[in-house]
Amino acid sequence: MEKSEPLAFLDHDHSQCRRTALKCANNQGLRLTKWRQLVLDLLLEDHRSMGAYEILNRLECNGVKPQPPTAYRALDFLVEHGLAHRIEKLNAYVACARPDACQSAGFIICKECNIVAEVECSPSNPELLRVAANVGFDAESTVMEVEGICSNCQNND
Amino acid sequence: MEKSEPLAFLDHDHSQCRRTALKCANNQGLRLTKWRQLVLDLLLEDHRSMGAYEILNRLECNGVKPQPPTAYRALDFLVEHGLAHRIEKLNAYVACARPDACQSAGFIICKECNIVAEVECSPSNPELLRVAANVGFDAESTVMEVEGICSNCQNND
DNA sequence: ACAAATCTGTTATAATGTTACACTCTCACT
DNA sequence: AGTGAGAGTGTAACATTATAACAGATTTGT
Repeated sequence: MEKSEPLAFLDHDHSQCRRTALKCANNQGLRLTKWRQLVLDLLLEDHRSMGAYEILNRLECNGVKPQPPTAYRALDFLVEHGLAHRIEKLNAYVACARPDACQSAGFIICKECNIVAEVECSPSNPELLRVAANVGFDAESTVMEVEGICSNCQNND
Repeated sequence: MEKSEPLAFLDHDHSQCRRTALKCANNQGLRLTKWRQLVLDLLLEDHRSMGAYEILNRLECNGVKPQPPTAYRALDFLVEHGLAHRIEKLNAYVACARPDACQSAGFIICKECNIVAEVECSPSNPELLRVAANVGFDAESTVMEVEGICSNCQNND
């Protein structure tokens, strides 16, 4: 498994992705409460992105369907602790593909199948950061997203 | 005026920005209808980003307050023709700062003052694009946004 | 065992964005 | 000038995404 392979678009052993992520979550001393665990499980099913309400509709615990804040709280927690990422372009979420090695991530988004591949790469565009630094801008977070059609969906037309 | 100066964060003659943008809009043979013109005027007031509903609330023509689709239609048109950009991180819009020379833009977003500086730079992060190309991904659009605090707002704390 | 901090349940509401359809206007062509 | 196609507008309703506020329950550290 190479550093910057967009696994999501390649054949791979996805159960391995899940295991790594879950192990990582458990080793960080985080409080993985009921809802957080359930949301993480949903996101880890595959590399598709899910909207908060799609998650909400699939959340259910002992027959109880939670309200929006429940999903958003769990998502905020997972994002904050690096177990998930928010995809701004889609207003949606994906499980972090490399929680063990996630420094700075860019995303490759297929708008046909909703699969999102995460790529470890240098933070932002170098020119952009340089220009920002030049005017004394204090950069806190970066969005790097590329949207298009994955190889698989190109062939399905 | 240098190619990649983040004018928005520098002292500059903003009326020049407006003139360039308006001239550019008029020279492209576009149909700049009433609402499109009004929305463009609002966005060109400065380099702050504006949400669709903020725009909507300030739109008004002969005492008529339009409905949401009016704002979104005008914004879609302006974005499609390169006169404005959507900022994904904010769900908001800015006037294009260089409609005469806008190939591929990144954005530097101050979360204090909402000023958004546009920087002409190579499309996306090179590593990200390379990885995408490697798996036959057909990239159509790119989001490059850096959020933080501008120099001016750092000093105002 | 207790207090503080964190998490949850719940109601309500805000903010953002879209669909659908009827009507009007503009432009190119005869 | 008339006219038909395409583009733009007005309007109502609705869909989606996200947050505020507050009370109650649970966990944690001491």
